[in-house]
Amino acid sequence: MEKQTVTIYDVAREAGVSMATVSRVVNGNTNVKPSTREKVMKVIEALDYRPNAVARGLASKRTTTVGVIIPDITNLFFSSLAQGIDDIAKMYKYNIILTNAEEGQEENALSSVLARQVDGIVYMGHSLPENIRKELKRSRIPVVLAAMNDSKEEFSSVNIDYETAIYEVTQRLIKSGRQHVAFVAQEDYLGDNQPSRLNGYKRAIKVSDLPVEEDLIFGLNQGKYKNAYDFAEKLKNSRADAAVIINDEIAAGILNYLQDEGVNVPEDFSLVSSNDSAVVEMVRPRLTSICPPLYDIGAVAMRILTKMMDKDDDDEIDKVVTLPYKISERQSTRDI
Amino acid sequence: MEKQTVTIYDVAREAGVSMATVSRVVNGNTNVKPSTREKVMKVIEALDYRPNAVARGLASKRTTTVGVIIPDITNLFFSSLAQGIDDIAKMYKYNIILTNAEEGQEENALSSVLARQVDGIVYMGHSLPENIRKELKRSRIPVVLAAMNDSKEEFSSVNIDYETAIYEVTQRLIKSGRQHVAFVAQEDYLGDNQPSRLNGYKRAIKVSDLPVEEDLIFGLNQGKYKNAYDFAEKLKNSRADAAVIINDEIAAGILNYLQDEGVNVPEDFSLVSSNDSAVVEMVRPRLTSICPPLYDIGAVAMRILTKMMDKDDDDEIDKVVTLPYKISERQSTRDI
DNA sequence: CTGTTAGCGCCTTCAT
DNA sequence: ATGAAGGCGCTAACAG
Repeated sequence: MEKQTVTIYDVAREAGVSMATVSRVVNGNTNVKPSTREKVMKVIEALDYRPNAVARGLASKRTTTVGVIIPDITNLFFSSLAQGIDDIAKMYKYNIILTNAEEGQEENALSSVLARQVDGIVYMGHSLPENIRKELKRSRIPVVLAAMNDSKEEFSSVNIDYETAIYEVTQRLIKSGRQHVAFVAQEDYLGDNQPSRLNGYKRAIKVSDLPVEEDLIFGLNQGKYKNAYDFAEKLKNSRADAAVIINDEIAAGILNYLQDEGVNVPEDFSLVSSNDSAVVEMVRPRLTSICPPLYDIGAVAMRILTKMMDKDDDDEIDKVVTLPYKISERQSTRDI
Repeated sequence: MEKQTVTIYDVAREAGVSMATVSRVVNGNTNVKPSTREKVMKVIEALDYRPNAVARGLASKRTTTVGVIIPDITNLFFSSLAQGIDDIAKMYKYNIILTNAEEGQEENALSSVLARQVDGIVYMGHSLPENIRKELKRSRIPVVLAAMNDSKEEFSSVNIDYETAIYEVTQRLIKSGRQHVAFVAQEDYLGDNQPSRLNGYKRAIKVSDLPVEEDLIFGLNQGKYKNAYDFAEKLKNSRADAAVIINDEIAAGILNYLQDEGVNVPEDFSLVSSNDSAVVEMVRPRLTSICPPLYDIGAVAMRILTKMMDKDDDDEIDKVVTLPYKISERQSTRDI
């Protein structure tokens, strides 16, 4: 079962140079006479030599690999981020070890990634549990959070201003005449870890001199369409006449349920979603949505990480970046 | 910037044993006296020692890492497969290096994964270009194809019987009275690499004594919703009164375009999609679809790979497995 | 510009 | 049941 056979040593021998020289040409070190460089290149070609990244990683203490933790790869929100991450990683010649970390599995995912001696980590999640925060710090490698805030500001992160975005759409819903705007999110967004969205919602309610109705704040344990469709009955039976929803699949599920039950959207009920994934265009009426630049968030996160991995001092690096967002008004709202 | 500090050597010294012994307990080797095992464990705990997977990989020639090539991580079809792969990989303690390989980037993706000395590869794609096939063989490591056929049967693969599935839905469409069933797929499925779906379509047409109309076979260069929505005008202007579509997002785009243009589905036009992702339930009318067990395909693929990586002889291993599929009749077809 | 020499952290015979 | 010793393939000073 021997796989890789030709090593740097074989190339050296065949080319009549030392392995150091081969190493130099492979790594693009300039201190090599053009003629010998060429000679070595030829041998590399002939032998079809491919450097062993594992050995290289051990010797150099750099694996040019970054770990990416993703809560759900089948969620368009996260996979869009991942695509941005991946593209930039490629651009800078980093490989990605991507692990799907389901709820509660984050720590395992993280430590197995850390064991692989990754040079940095991009962490995505609904929240940042204390144990993860600790592991992340302990690792002493660069970390950037994508599409999540770090309330303690210990880590770099890239986001849109979720609080303001939610504030804004909630406000607009109220101004359009809605009296009972509900807030629907996965449970994680209701806790202390990622308070920004909920805060934005509450602030908008308060500023309009409306009461924050706690029974109009709903937490789902999953972000899946069917789950949301089943949940929607509760929303229908509540006083709500509008909802701000944190996840497109949930929004789609709610929208379809309401309509299947004879509720007119947007006449009787307004819906605003948050991610502007393809889903918002697929349903009818199309969903009004906040539009975070998902791909860019991932891309910028990775870009920052590359900077951190290159330099030793993180000082001149933007630690916390906030990207602009838009709001697309579509047919699930009226006059907002 | 030193990160990992405590090595197996530190543990050995601290525990008063040799590093060989520490290695044994870390690797679960049975030949260790329980008392010393415990002593070592304690030190490991105390020092918070974590084995360096890179060093381990170099020394043992096994990285317990598998490379996964995915054409588009934001495509629900592939990300569902990936989830199955990832779950099983975790179960068998393998890590995954996942690389998004856009059209034409497959070879780079593959070779960077290979350089990482992965123990095996799961390859997903729309097709299997010759250069990739060559690279894959050259690597001499276990490979399994997920959700794609290998016409030359050189590699293991797990699939449903796409040809029969497409044959069946096409047949049913015809029996329901449709005279001009179109076939819509990404271009890759129109070539020689993955002929099964198109073959199933053509066979069904022929067996019904209908002519295969080449201008009713459409190839898109992308599988995205908007792309499909824009394309759909062509379909509408053709003779087609039904379509078998290879990708749910494309199907959704076509469905919405047709309806936005006043075509009644399913009265005037029938649509069948192929992947049964969440999308088919989100649109109205819901899409009739072939239901391949995507998660399972990924899971089985990974399971086979683990077997291949464990044994040296692949002989007793199922090389080509075909999983059963279903067909869900929903509202985009009538009486099929 | 090029070669020599140490390791990187761990696994793995081979002895004991 | 345990220890000693030799690499795995490559990088990184350090000489020259």
